[in-house]
Amino acid sequence: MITRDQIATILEEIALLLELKGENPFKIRAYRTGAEVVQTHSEDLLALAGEEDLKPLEAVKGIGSALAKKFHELVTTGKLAFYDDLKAEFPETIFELFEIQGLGPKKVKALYEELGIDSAASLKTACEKGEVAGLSGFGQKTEKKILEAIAFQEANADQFRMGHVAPQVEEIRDALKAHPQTTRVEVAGSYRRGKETVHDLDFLVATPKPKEIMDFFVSQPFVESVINHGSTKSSIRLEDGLQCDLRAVSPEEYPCALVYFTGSKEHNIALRSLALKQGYSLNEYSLSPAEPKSPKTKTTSQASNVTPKKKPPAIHEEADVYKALGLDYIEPELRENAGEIEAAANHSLPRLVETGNLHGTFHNHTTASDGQNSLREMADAAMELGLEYLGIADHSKSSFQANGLDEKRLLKQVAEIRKLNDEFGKKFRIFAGTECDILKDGTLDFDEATLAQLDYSVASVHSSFTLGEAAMTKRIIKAIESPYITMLGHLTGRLLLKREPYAVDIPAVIDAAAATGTIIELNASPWRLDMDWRWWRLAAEKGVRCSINPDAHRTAALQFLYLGVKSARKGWLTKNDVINCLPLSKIETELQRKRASASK
DNA sequence: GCCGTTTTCGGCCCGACTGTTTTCAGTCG
Repeated sequence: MITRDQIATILEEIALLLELKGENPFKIRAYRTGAEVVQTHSEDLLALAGEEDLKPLEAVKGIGSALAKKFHELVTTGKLAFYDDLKAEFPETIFELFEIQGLGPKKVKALYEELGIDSAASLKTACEKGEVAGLSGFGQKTEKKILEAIAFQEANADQFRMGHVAPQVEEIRDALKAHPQTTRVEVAGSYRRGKETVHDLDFLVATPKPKEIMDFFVSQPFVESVINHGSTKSSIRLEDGLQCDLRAVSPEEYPCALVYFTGSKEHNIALRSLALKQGYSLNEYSLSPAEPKSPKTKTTSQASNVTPKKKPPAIHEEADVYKALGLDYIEPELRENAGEIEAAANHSLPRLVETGNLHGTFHNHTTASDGQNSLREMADAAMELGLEYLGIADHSKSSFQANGLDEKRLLKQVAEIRKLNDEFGKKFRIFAGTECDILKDGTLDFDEATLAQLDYSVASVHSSFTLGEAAMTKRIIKAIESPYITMLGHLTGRLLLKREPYAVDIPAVIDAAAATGTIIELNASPWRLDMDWRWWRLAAEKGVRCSINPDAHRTAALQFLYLGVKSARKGWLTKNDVINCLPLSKIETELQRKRASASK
């Protein structure tokens, strides 16, 4: 049975191929709209498409008679002749060219028709030979930019975004857990540590029958190919190229193995040297008495510091490993050898924020701009997640591409929100806001009189990414100096594995946020996770508060909050650092704090 | 290809930026 996502992918590919053929851009847009609709429409479109009478399907906005017929063909036969014919006209690898930043349909078409370039590899070769610069419409700079974009892609080729592998992690973990011979299962490695991107997945199981688990693992339906198949260790590749390693250990070995395979490498090295100082040897299987050093190596000062061999305490859990070394339990997200071991030794580790601490969230979109669900649908979804409040922040008028709201439409939305809030009573609240564009010179897309009518506002950069660092920093700081800008959205504009962050002096922005009382967003979109976790300790030290925001453009995307929480934890944040851990009864005062103090 | 009609064809989202041009096409948000 074909899925919604598969149909959407087919429609997207049709759109790309039609662009290559120079088709009517509005026809192309219709296919893209169709892809959106099939993914997000609340009715069961696949069921409607299976019917003989397609009238109900055609009644759906964005679907006309042509698309309805194609859906019907896909659902009933699993194929689409129109798509197959179209695809047959071009090599499969042509899609790679669309992934390269700076290349759109026109340039891809020229490259394909003039030079026969049909893959990223052949494009790279042509650029290196200087052939591309000679094409009409291309030049030296374009050629250089293409090479840079290809290099960026190559550098990230084996990397995957945490948020995008999460469903696969769940599937694999569930499959392993369901096996009767596994007593414990966990995903380890950088995924468990909450890294924003990972290059593979490491699973660990405790089992008395490792061989049986290995045979089971390599024969699962999610396996695209088997890389290694041993008796305690196997590696497979998933369809999207992601490598997954599985290690099987005995239940006794499991706690030490989990520490070892969670890493980081630097954290493990520090742990092992700490163990050695205490007379233990720590490896991937056990914590054991350290063997006395041989006379040859005894001359080093470190070896002479080793205390006599002693019997380690019993280890049942991962926490016991840390306890045996005189440490508090260190959460996986903190294991980067960035001071966590010292903090664990003197009992000063932070109590990290948890998803369950969140009472609400800000920065979400609706159909008013480029979101796919209505105000009410977004509110209902937030309530289902157990949240008490939801901040709406649709795009402002300068974001034309996102159907940004002008003052009139914004105030109309505010009125709608107030009306819905009357209906919700005390149990739930929508906060009316905006994602206000920061224009090139740092001025805001709305004047303060307009912003003052909102409950809060997020300021974000969506244009002129190529300003130099000094100008960009000045621009952002100017924007957040407005008393009506409650929080700063996606600080660096990065798109993980796709677009580098723009140049900006992050410590200077953090200082300005501290000085002005501006909250900084941790944008929890799987593409962004921006501001990066590496900066949050500094921000928190300076007294800057964080808001974990999913930047949801559809109800399902509210779930991305958990990614933001993982990143916040990796940045050592506690619930006191995160404003959306405040209950509804207290959040409003917090939103008003900045403008209230400015008016004093 | 969809929509909405002044019911059967015309309109469909705008502007900045870049690099190529020598007045603008292509890409991006």
